[in-house]
Amino acid sequence: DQITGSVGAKADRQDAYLDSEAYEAVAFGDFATYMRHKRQKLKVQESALLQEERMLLKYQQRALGSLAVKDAEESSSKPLADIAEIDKEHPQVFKGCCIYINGLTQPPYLELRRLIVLHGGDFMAYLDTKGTVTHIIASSLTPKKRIEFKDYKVVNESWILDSIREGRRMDWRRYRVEAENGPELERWNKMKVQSKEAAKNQGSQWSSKLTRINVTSLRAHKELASQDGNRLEAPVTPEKGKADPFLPPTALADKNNTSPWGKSTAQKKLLDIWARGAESSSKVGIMISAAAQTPVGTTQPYTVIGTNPSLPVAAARLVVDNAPYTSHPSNGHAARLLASPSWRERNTASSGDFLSGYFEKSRLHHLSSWKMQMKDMVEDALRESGRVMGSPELPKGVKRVIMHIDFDSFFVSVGLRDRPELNAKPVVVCHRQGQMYSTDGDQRTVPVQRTSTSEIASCNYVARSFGIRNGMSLGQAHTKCAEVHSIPYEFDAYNNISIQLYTILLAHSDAIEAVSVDEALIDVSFLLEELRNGNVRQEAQLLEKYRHYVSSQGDSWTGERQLAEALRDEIRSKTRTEASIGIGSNVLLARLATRKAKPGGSFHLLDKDVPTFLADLDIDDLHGIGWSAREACKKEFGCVTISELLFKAKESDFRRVFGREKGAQYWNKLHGKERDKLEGARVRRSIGAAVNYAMRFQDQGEAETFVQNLAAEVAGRMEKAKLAGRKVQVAVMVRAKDAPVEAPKFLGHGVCQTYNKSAKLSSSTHDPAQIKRTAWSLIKALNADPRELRGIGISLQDLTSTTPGAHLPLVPKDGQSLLMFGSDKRDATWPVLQGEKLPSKSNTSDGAAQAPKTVRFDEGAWDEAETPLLPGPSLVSFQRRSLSPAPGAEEELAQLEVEYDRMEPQSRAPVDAQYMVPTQMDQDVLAEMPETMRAQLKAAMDKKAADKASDAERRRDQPPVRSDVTLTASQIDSATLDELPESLRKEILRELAEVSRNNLGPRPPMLPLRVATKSPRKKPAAASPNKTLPKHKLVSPLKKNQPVIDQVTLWIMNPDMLKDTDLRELGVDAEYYRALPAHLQRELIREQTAAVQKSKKARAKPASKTSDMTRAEKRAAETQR
DNA sequence: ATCCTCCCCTAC
DNA sequence: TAAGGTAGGGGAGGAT
Ligand SMILES: Nc1ccn([C@H]2C[C@H](O)[C@@H](COP(=O)(O)OP(=O)(O)OP(=O)(O)O)O2)c(=O)n1
Ligand SMILES: [Mg+2]
Repeated sequence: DQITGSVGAKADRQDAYLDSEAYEAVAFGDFATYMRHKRQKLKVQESALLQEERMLLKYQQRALGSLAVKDAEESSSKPLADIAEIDKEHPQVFKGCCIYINGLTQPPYLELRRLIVLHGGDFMAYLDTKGTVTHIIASSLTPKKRIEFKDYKVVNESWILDSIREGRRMDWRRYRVEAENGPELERWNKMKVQSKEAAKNQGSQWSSKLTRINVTSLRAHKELASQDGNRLEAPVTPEKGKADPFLPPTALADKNNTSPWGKSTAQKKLLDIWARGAESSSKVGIMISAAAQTPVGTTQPYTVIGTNPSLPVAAARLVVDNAPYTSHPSNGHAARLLASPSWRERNTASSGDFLSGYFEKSRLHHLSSWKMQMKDMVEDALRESGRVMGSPELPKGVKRVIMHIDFDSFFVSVGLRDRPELNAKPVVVCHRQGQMYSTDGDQRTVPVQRTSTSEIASCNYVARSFGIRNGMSLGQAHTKCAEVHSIPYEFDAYNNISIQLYTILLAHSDAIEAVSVDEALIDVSFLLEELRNGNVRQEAQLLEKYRHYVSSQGDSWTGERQLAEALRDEIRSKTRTEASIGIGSNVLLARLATRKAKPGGSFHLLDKDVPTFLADLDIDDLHGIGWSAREACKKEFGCVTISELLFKAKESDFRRVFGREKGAQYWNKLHGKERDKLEGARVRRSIGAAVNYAMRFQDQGEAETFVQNLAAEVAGRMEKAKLAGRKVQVAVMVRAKDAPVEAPKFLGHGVCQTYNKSAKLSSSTHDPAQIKRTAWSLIKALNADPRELRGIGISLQDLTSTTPGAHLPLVPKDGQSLLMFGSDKRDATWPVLQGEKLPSKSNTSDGAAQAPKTVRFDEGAWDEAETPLLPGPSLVSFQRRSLSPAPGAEEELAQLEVEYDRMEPQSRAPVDAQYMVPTQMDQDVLAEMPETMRAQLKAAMDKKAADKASDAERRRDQPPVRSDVTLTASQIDSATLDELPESLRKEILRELAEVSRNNLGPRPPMLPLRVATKSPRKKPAAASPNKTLPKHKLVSPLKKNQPVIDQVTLWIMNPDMLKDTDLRELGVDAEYYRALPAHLQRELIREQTAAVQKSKKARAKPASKTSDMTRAEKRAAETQR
């Protein structure tokens, strides 16, 4: 019973480890379900690796029985101990079982899977045909499934739970799931199936015993209904009784809809019940989570960045989380290697020259930089030859023809050019090569590949026939085909071939859009027109040999096919690599055609064939629609194929689910409609670098060094691109509390929380030191344990070109070109249906009903639409620049003061509402709070969350924005700041520092506002330095979405950040200051702000940090890849 | 209604 | 052993 209890609790906890989601789950009902799916995705992705880890342990156990460990630094007994530990903790009752889970179960899928693997079983994510699977877990079976599973041992979840509890594998027949006799839902009470006879008889008893219901059975019910032709039978009335197992009526599969409920009503009810289940689960989950969080083996004090950098840290020796049911086992292989200090220092991000080696070998890094490179190449080539970027407008009568060119299994094809002997074999490209074998305990050779977590970048079509896919781990591929060949990367070759491809395409297209290293889009509308009209260009030569070819249907090839095949020939002869070409009237159709063309062909998807072609496709076959959208469709519409979606959903449904614009875009895509023009010139908006791999820092110093190196990397890239940036953003991945210390993927990041923080500098920079200081201060502010960091990225935005003469911002804030003034950029790139009204300002405010910016596509002619022009500086920024000193600023301040003073002190910082008031400042304080305090807040939040109206209430409880005056560094627009009189400006900055320092107090979000009645005008530089307490306070209304940056901290981190005016106000001579070394600059800053600090300290009450859980944790978005 | 910021999602 | 990077589109929700 205890075990069962633990299992249930743990299962719930999995849904709750992102605490904000536990809250959201209550407040937003089915949103919780959505989030659960989202997280499921990441876990599913990790699951294969988890199994590999298990396998790896097995192999090593055997291998170590006869072989000595080579690395002297490793303890040879440790691995065995680890394994023994696992086995002791978790009796291997499922050894030899290969288990597949069908449908919804209780405990849920994830938990069952974990239990199976933990107890020695093999878990199958799919039901293969080779008979590998020995058992299927299901709570109930649809008639269809019953037939499909007739040759398997189908048992209910109790078989797992009981076997674990008893420490032996139970006889499966006692847990058999009889078809249509429904699930034995025994986990609510601990009653067992009394006997086979009883189970059999229940089939005829169900109608009189329909006395209870639960989420699981309802869910199964719903799925069944939706499978069976969009009908939903009436579920039984929920009741609390627990006498008999719930048995779904056999009538479920029946033909007539006798439901008293309409479909949507029924589904809503189901969702309600489901959400209620989620609510109670969440609560339990949080409690369990809090109790189980102590990482086993982490005996060292918690070292936090920003507090005590000098604390010694023991080698990470976490192998298994001992707490029952709280964690996947760590990757023992990685853990052992990491236990060696020298190994860690050589092979992880702690290594001094890690970055260069890493990026050199990272395929994804290359992929990204090649993409940029090809876009640059296209842009340069077109400019040099005087051509315009983007698709041209077409005169009436000329039809748009887009071609999509894509190398077949690119990396493999390149690698096979000089390995013809492998042509007909399953081949993959990945770092792990296959020639190495290790010997197991019985002296048999075991391919190392089998347990490799090395990712497959590309696999050929032979490999694909086994189910191998790009992005899989080699170990996973190996289970699908043991004969798979692995060949190494040839990064230079990929780049060279790509350049050749683009060279060819540039010469034979009206317009070209670089998609990736192996993929491009070309517009050939005019080219084909000219060829047809005999206006020969050089292409004619290529085409000549195809003119008389005949297609397999016996028709002459169309001009499109001729050109495509000509291009393919040209590409093949220049690159010795096979590319396929898809042709269509827009980008989407061209891409779809490519899929059909592959491998080694071309295909023209004609408009008239589109509906048929699309009907059977899965929605995520459409470019731009991925896992998340597919899951949403599953949940919202109960189907994922295009024809079904078109039948079950309306455009308004899509807009409701995906948002106004995306919904419309997706809806168009379902009809095969998309942009039919290639992109014009575009300007880069961000530049950065990130590492989310092999990050295993021992202490803060290593982390800081890494950030320094990464900043230098970013600065180097900016230098190359001749760019400077004003906004620095960091993205930090921190191991999730319940994730294993070592992820299933070797040195991978595992399940993480990601944090994004950004800061705006006073001016653009590409200085590595300044980038580093800013980034590091942002990272430090997270107060994360450096040992838990799993990834760091730095990127810069608000870019300007550093090319002489180009001093204006590259990208205006709104992305709108000055040259486009007067035109509506929203419509510029989209064909507009003739006669259809454009979205107008008088549209209803109803989001779902409102016309999206994406206009609907329809048959017929398009209106001529404008191609967007090059973005330039926005009108807005010009206006802002021309303003000096901002008129009305002082009045505004005065008004603020009045409003603030009118407020009662309590309402300035309502203590009761502390947990609910979402302020930026509070978020950051939260991050700094000790875990215990956070847990208390969490509990408080949960209580509040139970209130249905909590969302609205949260806003009501919050003081009006105007009164909630908080200073943050980033909320004051620096351009505006620049326009103010200097003394005022100084005071703003001083106030910023003050607030940030004092923001631990109960009142700190508020500041007394006292605006000088006689605000100083702009003063000459000789103005006497003001070293006394500021007399004037200037604040701006809180911008809630902006993080609080401690201005003084930022200054101290970035001494170059201070402008001359800042220095003057601090009473420091600018020239003198600039000449100082950084540490003296910092000292000076501290000194000059000390007086202020001191006098205000009395006000600070560190004990009562206020915070807002919801927003803080929302930001800490849990992600996974 | 539109803009702005902080994210999530997607693709290779 | 392995090398899970990166840029852009757009939604949510507050500010203007
Ligand atoms: N998860 C992935 C996907 C792709 N790539 C790299 C290797 C691929 O060869 C190249 C091109 O990607 P494609 O999606 O075009 O896939 P392929 O070219 O390998 O196969 P095909 O285009 O025939 O489907 O990008 C990668 O490293 N990792
Ligand atoms: Mg390809």
